[in-house]
Amino acid sequence: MNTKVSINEQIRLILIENSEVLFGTKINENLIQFQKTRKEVEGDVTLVIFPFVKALKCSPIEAGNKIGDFLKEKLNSIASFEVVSGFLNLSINSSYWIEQLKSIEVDPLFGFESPNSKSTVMVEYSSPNTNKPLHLGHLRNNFLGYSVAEILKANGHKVVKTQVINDRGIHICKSMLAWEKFSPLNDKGERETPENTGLKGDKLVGKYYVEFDKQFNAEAKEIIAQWENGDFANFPSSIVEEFKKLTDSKEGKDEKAVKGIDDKIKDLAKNETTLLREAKEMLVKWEARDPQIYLLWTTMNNWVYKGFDVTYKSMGVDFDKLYYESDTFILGKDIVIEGLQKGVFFKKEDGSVWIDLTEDGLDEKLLLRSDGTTVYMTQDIGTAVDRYKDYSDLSGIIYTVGNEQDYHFKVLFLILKKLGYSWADNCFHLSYGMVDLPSGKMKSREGTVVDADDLMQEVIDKAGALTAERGHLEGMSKDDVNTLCTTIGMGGLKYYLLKVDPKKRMMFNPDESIELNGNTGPFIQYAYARINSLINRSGGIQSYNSIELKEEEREIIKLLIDYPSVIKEAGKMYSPAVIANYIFELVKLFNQFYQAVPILIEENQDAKNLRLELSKNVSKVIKSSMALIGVDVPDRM
RNA sequence: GACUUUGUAGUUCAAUGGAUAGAAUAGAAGUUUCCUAAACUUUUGAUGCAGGUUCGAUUCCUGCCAGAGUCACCA
Repeated sequence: MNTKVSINEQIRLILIENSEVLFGTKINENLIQFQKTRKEVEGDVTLVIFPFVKALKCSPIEAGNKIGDFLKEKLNSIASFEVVSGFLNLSINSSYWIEQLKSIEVDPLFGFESPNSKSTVMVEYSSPNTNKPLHLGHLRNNFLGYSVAEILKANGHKVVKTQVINDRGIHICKSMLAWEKFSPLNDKGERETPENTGLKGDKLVGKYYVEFDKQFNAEAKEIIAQWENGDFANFPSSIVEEFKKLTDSKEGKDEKAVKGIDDKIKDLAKNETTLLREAKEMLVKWEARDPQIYLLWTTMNNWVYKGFDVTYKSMGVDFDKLYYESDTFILGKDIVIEGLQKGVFFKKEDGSVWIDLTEDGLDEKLLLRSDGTTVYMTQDIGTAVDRYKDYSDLSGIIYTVGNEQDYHFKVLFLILKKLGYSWADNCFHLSYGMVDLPSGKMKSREGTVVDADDLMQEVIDKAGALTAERGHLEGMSKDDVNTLCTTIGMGGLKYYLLKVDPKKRMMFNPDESIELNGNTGPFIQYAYARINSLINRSGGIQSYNSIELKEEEREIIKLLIDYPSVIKEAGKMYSPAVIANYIFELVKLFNQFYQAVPILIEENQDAKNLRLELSKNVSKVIKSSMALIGVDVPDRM
């Protein structure tokens, strides 16, 4: 028997080879559809009969019986079959399944394509701003990106993990300005630094970004108050007119509309603040490489990077290559200017550069401001081109970025295409949904942002408390306890965030983040630890003769041999959730088996060894698949 | 308002167009003389509404209702 070719594949080949005998005509391969055999019915493999009914010109039952008889004749691993409505359920011999188990046992990379056998793919994830600490949303992003990279590797791709660091732009200038203006001086005359405050660098810079926002809003409020009092000195007449127009339009509108207009007035006032003007001036100076500004910028960014490094380490993610927007924006600008000459872009009267995408059903999009500075889009164009320069063999870039930027990427890829880059078609936006809290959306203004460092520490502490409660920490060294709690806590958190379809918006309930029961990371880790203990106690697995399999054993083997196709599916869908759901199903099935079937005390040595080997391979697949979602498994817990 | 997207048990999630829509959790009732009870068993409970395509629709199409996102010289 050929164990390399699955039973489904064998059936498929027989049906195709014999289609003229069986159906009187060549059949389309797509008609051959398998599906999972339902628990209630007898059988291991199910072939859908409906598609063949037309060709055979008989009832689904008759068709099923005809195909079943034919297959049984050809394949001796088919023990029997049964036709239920339009489904042909085939029962396969135990020996076939045991052969399958043995082939898993001897394959150290079971389920994986051979490494680097496929094209090179770049996966971008994380890509934070350098003015705010990482939060819960970044956790989903990082875990997702890392996991997709691992899944693609398992599919044989060479993967370059990357991120682009948004280290420039008006937002950076905001925190720089706020630090210069508002940081208190200590007795040595120094402003606040990570060293003299003990604050993590990203947290310190984040503090000043918030401070900017606060002062900025206060100033805008003052301006509005002035306007409302009829004080329009020092303001250009166009602004004054706009304000009056907006104020008048509030008349007779409902509450919601008035709020919208008030927001517009606020934006108007914000543009008139000294703070924003200063920030803008700073950006212009920065782009002109003003040495003083550059030094400040370097210093503060380094604080942030140090802070981020700590967070990435806790997350267990890493990168092969970093891109900095401060490096790529110039290239982006050059490309835009080149595109302007080629007529891809156009210039408005005030000197700003745009692209007209109205023919493609999109809007006009800004690429260079009237003061000549670049925007987000310009930088992204530069970064993409830079990447293809660095990696000429790249077959695609996957951008792991939230779905709020769906439009941005649609525009970006279209612009790249219009600029004549053929690889633009291979860029893919891995768009994921936002993470909601039970209280609703995370809002920094309302202080409902869940900080990444805090959350990770929290789940680790909680894992420690729960493990200690069960008395499972006895006799362990302090280091081992720390490692175990981190494994469990982070495993719970990662699994929680990755088990949901990435595309969907999800709910994060902090109280449930480290549940131990049900569809959770620790539930799976526990099963792994239990198998590990079982194997250790067994004293080794001997070879065994083929026996008649129990239902539980057969089901597990069937699920185990699905693993390679699960990895393929996860790769195709860019979805760690496919992996997570598979592991959970496998573990649930194993737990049922473990509960119902004796192993170490089994007297029949063939049965005992088979069960041990089965368990061992379940643990092998658990470890391998958990690694694909970035989760470690403990030997004991 | 336009465009995009999502609506499945009380709650959080599943379901390449396929059989009686699966789990988890919460609720109810059980299992420890045997390998880790962080386990297992039993049980209650759902496809937003109205049409259409199909042998067959949670899935595809249309309309409506509800939520979310985007529509910046922010990133």
